[in-house]
Amino acid sequence: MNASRKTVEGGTVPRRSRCPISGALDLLGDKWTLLLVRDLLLGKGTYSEFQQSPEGIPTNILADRLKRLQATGIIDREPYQEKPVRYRYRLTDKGRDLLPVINALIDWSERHLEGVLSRAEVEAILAAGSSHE
Amino acid sequence: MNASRKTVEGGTVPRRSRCPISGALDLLGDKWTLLLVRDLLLGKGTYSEFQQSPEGIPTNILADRLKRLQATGIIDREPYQEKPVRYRYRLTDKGRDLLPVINALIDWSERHLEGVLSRAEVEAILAAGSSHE
DNA sequence: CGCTGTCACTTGTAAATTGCAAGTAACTAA
DNA sequence: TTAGTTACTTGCAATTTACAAGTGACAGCG
Repeated sequence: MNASRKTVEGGTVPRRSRCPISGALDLLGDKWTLLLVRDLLLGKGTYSEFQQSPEGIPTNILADRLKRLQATGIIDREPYQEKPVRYRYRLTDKGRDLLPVINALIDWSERHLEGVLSRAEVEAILAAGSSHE
Repeated sequence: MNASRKTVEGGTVPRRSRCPISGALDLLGDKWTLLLVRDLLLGKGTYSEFQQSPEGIPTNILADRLKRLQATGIIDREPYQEKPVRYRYRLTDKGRDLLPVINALIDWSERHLEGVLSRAEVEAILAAGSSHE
């Protein structure tokens, strides 16, 4: 990991084209980012809560994605405790507006993939994961 | 590159969990797959047509994604010419049902990203299908 | 016939990213 | 004092990506 660009200002990720789909995928197009958005939509917010989700995100990927999501304005964070300072991450309006994308993915999966859980079951599992179990 | 061994039968990609979002991302969660779905929705179908899209997909990635999309039943192909046999790829019902996902991504991008083209402009560029911007 | 060009790929390789394990800093509770 | 928790960082092997080049089958031209 190199030292450049650790600050969280410039939400400037290189865009492959001016196509809106391409632009969205430049920010969201990997297997973990939208899973974090899911967790946030379902009420998770801390680093360890994200870690406890059933997919088991590696911690370095988690740290990287949280930085990228902040850099692109999809999430922000607030300290929920001092000494030591700990942050709670939360969706911005921009992030919350991804709900229709998430819903479209759920609809598609329920129609076309076998063995996926219903919305209610997912919420139950994630809720169980976020209270300490 | 190792032995890919990807015949087009068993659409069994390893799933990280039974969550529908996770399941969808196991199939679609990268920066190229949904771009191919976009191209197919807009009428493209051959290998070289996909190559000409403005994002410039590497050819080995393109070949790999076409195989994976077939393996998971999102696209199929039919020969459009013999001698030499050439295939046209097309969306299955499963693939066509990704339209709401694509539309949700476009809506989000138009609302939250700067400098993205309108749907009409995208269609024009993809139809022309020539230069890399 | 030989030459050029196109289409649909495959192969080689360097660079980047991922996944896994382990380590660290700053506390809190026992 | 020791153990545990939280939120990370670091190191490194393995996988994936990007880029360039090459291949096989043909079609068209002179």
